[in-house]
This record gives sequence, structure tokens and C-alpha cells, in this order.
Amino acid sequence: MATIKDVAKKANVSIATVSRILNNKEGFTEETRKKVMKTIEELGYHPNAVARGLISKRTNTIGVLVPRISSMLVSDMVTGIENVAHEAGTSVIVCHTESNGQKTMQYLHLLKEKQVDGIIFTSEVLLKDYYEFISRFNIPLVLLSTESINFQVPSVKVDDRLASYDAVEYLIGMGHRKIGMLSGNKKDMIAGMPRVEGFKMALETNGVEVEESLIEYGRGFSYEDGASGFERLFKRHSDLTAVFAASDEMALGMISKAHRMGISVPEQVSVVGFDNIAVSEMCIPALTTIAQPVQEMSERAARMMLDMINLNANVQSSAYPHRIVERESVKRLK
Amino acid sequence: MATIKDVAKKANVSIATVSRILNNKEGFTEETRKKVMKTIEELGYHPNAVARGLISKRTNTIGVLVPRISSMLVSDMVTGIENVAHEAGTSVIVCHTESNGQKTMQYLHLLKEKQVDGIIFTSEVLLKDYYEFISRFNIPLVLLSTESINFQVPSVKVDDRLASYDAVEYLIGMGHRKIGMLSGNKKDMIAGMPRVEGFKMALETNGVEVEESLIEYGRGFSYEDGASGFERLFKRHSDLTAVFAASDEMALGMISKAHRMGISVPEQVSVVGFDNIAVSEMCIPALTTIAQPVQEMSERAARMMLDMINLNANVQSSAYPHRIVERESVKRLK
DNA sequence: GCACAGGAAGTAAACGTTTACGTAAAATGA
DNA sequence: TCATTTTACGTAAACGTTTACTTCCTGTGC
Repeated sequence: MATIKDVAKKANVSIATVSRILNNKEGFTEETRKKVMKTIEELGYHPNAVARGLISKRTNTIGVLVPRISSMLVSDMVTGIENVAHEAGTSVIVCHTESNGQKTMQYLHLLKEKQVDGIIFTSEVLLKDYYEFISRFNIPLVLLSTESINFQVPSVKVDDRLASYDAVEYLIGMGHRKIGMLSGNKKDMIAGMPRVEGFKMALETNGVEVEESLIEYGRGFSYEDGASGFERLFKRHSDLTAVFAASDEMALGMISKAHRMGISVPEQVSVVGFDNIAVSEMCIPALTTIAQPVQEMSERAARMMLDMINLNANVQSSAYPHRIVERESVKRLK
Repeated sequence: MATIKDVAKKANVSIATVSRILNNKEGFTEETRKKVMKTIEELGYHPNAVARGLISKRTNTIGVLVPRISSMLVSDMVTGIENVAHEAGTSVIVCHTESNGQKTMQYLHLLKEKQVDGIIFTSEVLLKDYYEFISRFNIPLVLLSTESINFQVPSVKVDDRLASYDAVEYLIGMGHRKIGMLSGNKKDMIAGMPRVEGFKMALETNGVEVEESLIEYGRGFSYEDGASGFERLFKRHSDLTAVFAASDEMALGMISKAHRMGISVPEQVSVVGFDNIAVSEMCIPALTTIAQPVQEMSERAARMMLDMINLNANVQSSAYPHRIVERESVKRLK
């Protein structure tokens, strides 16, 4: 395989000159540039990024940690990040942590060894161990679709509490009073708790009594959680007219289960979801949901990362606006 | 940041010894091992994979090229590959080619510069340029969910023609005669043409006349393609009782459009899809479809890749069995 | 004609590892 | 006990770049 030395020898220049030419560093004439470029072409030479990385301490690579949540959400995030990263000449290594602490630590070690320029951590609680490891080595870090309460780390996310509040208020506006909630994991401080709080707040603010039994907690935010959760919820409250689901997948699970139980959506019970994943508009009835601009947010996170890396910038966390996407899963009560 | 030199100095040994210990290379006593490990711990030393990669010519990294097809399929593939790769201590760099030839070549250059140990190319036609570039540098290559007719490259995929044949024969078995097809891109030699051929073959074999107008070609395999395709198809043949869609997303698009047109699935028209993506069982009606064991296939591809890299093995292409997943989108005609 | 600025190019060190080779001491065998 | 093998470890080169420092040359101003 041709190296910079081969090019230098064949072109009768020093390797420094070749390097300068490749990096546009001034100190050569147009004539030698042409000559060198020609022999590069002839030899089919490609610079070795590993060698370059060794000396420049830059690998042009970032790591992205994703948990085992909705594969669609994850896919959107990775795509968004990868797009802007690639634009800037940097690659992304994906790491599926499966929400497993041990595996996550393993990945962090790996990424550190690989000398990634930065890490984007998504959709999960940033544990102390993670944070300490990352900051000990001064690796730039940004959080996507999550945030840290204990540590100061730039993040990109929507205001979950507020989004949830709006969703429920929307239902109330449509005439619903008896509203249930399909929540994710109770212990999730990011997407769990805040959404429940928003739910309660919306009810209270609008003078609807809050009953704990109207909230059904799931293991996670999956289709399965939504389906089984709804069954239990409905058993307790067969008179509810609407449900707010903490994720679109849960909403889909609920719709499916309702269908099987002979309950029609939205005629008998309305539902609004959360996330606006691609399929939410593909299903029947098309899902009314809270949209997170995931692609945009991901791109933002990537850009923040790049700024931290290249400009050593002190980036700010940014809250993204959610919005309600009205489709067909909510019925207006007279 | 601590390097191997720091460790060596602090532990009073040579760097060679530290290296040997870290790589289990024999040539040290248990005593010195303990001593060295202790100072590694104290210094918080982590080996630098870049330096290691430079000399060992191994980066423990592979590149995965994915096109802009169903984000769910892509997600499953990447997950499958990443899982087994990580198991073996290698990372994966994802590259979204967006089915863009120029961008793909860019990525190939990038991956070569980054000295990846191998490349997994998915779901797309392997162009001559791609192949030549990759093979010129002797980069191990495996194809996932695609294959090459002109070049000999190990691949993992299902037999599209056969799968398609089975799908259509299934419909015939359910009493359907007037069957339309929603195909993807006509020019796609991998997932386009073969599936159409399977469709025709099944009809012929079962004594049903084949009409070209029963086939509607799309731009790709998307939801949109399915929706608009069905509308045109139905305009030509309002008497069809079943449709075979070349992808689940297309099938979903069709169902949605049918719903809007006041046509009920499966009562008036049945449909079978292709892929068995996660949401196909979440929708209403749940989709009857041809399942490709994507996760399994992806894992297989990754394992093949690792074998090529580590054992220099001469791996064999493997065809994976598809199967029909019967759900609720097909009605039996008496 | 000379001092000197400035540009083009070369030299060599450095980045953090792995590893072939060398060496001294310990273990083995007779 | 001595010769020989084995073991534990050190030395230094190599991997393919970037870059600080140097050198050489051309041109400029006086």
C-alpha cells in the first residue's frame, strides 16, 4: 500500500512537502503541487487517518450511545447525527447500550481507547459513573433527548413536562374529562416522571380531579407496555373517554389492544401519543401525537458537538419546541 | 494523559513488558504483572487504540453502508451487526449513503482512510466502482440483503424471487385470482425485478393469466410509493381482490390509502407485505407478510465479516429462509 | 554589490504502541 | 559442576503521519 514516503520518493520531494500540499499548509509552488498530485493519482495513494490521528490527537470520529428504545426513534437520531457529522468529515460509531449499565461502561472505555473526539449520549439517565469517566478524560459530551440534573452537561431536548401538559390540555379542550395515562417507567427521571407531572398538572389546572389509579406505569415505553397497560387501566376505569400515552409505541399498543377488546378508537376512547415516529401517520387511525423534532434535535446535538470539538466552544443547552400533530385518534366530545 | 511510558517508568519496567502484560504475550512473572496492573490502575491508564492500530494494521472497526430504505429495516440491521461486532471487540461506523453514488464513493474513501478492517454493504446494488475500489485495497466485504451478479462477493440474503412466489401462491391458495402487485423500482436488480418475476411465475404456474397492467412500479419502496401506487392500480383494476406489496411500508401505504378511499382491508381487498418490520404487527389490520429474519441475517453477516478478518476465512454466501407470517390482512375467499 | 527578507523545500523528532532481537539470570540436565 | 536451555525482561526500530526548525535560493532595496 502506498504511503506518503512512496509519493515523496516518486515525486522527488520530501514527505513534508507532500503533507503540506495535502493539508493546504502553504510553502509550495503550484508546479510542485501539480507534480505531487499527479503521482498521488498514479500511486492511488490515500492518507492513513490512523497515523494522522496518532499525531494530531484527532480522530474525526464521535461515539453515539443509544439505548434500546423505539428502534424508529433511535434510527432517526442516528441518521440526523450522522448526516451533519459526515458533512463535517467526521464519522460516527454507534453503541447500543441496551440500557445496561455495565455494557455502557464497556462502551465508554472502548470509545476512550479509540480516542473519539466526543460522545453523544441519548435518551437515558446519565449516571454518575458515566459522567465521571467521561469528564475525567475531558471528552466533549452532549446529551440528546435527556438531560442531567446533577451535572452540568449541554443537552438538547423538549420540555417533557410542558409537552405532556399540552397534550392533556388538548384532550380537555376536546371535551374529555375522564382521562387515563399510560406512563413509561416510574423511575425514569427524564421521560417518565416529568410526563406524569405534566399530566397531573393539566388536570388540576383545569379543575379535573386527579386519581392515581388513572395512571398506569409500564416497564418501559414499548408497544407491549402500552397494550398490557391499557388492558389493566381499562379494567379499573371502563368509563374513560381518552388516554394520553407516554410514547407512540405505547399508543399503538393500546389501539391494537382496544381493537381486540372491541373498543373502537377514537369513537369510544381517544388517544394521543408522544414522539411522532414515522409510523404514527401510517396507522389506522392515524395517531394524534406530540411531535418532537427528532431529526432537527439530533442535527443540533451533532452541531453542538462539532462546535465543542472544533471551536472549543462553550455551548448552551437548548430546549426544542414540541407541537401537537392532529390526526385522527381523538374525537371531539360535544 | 498517561501513556504506556508513564506506566513503565512508574512500575520500573520497560514499555515492552507493559505491552506484553496487556496483550497476554508471555514473558513476565505473576509478580510483575501485579505490580504493573496496580500502577495502571493508579494512573488510570488506557491503551491508545490509534497507536496500536497504526502498528498492528488493525483498527477493530468495520464500516456499514446503509441506504435510505425503511428506517426500521436499517435500524434492525445495524443493531444486529453492532451486537455481534461488539461481542468481538470491534466497533461499527454507520454510513448513510442515501442511495447516492457519489456519497457512497465518498464514504468508501473515508472508510479506507480510516483503515477499517472490513465493510458490510447493505440493501443496494454493488456498483462496479464500489467493488473495484474496495477490492483494490483488499478490504474484506460482505453483502447484506443484496448480492452481486457480476462480482464474486459473499452475501447474506433471502431468495427474493422465491419469497415473492410463495407470497403470491399463498394468496392464490386463499382463493384469490385477481391479484395486483405494488412493486418497487423496476430497475432494482435485487429487490425489484426478482420479486416481480416471482409474482408472475406464481400466477403462471397456477394458471392465472398475467397482465402487465396488474403491476404498478414505484420509485422506491416507501409508504408514499405504496399509497400512490395503489390508487393508480385500483383505478385500472377496481375488481382486484388482493395485492402483493414489495415492502411492508408500501403495504401500509396502501392500507391507509384504501381506507381513505373507502375500501376496507381485508374485506374488499387483501394484502400481503414483505419484510415483517416491527410495526407490521402493530397496525390494524395486522399485516400478513413475508418475514426476512433480518436480525439473524445481520448477525450472520457480521460473523462472516469477522471470520474474513480474523481467520482470513473464505466464507460462503448464505441464503436465508423466508417465511409467511399470517396475520389479519388477508381474507379467505370461499 | 551587498544585506536581508521571504518563500520553497528538506530534516528529523514526535505521537503511543508492538515486536524482533539481544542479554542476563535462572532453571535444567548430565 | 558446567553446558545448555528457558525465562524474564530491556532496547530500539517500526508503523505513517505532522510540524518545528533549518537551509537554500530568489528577489528586493539601497
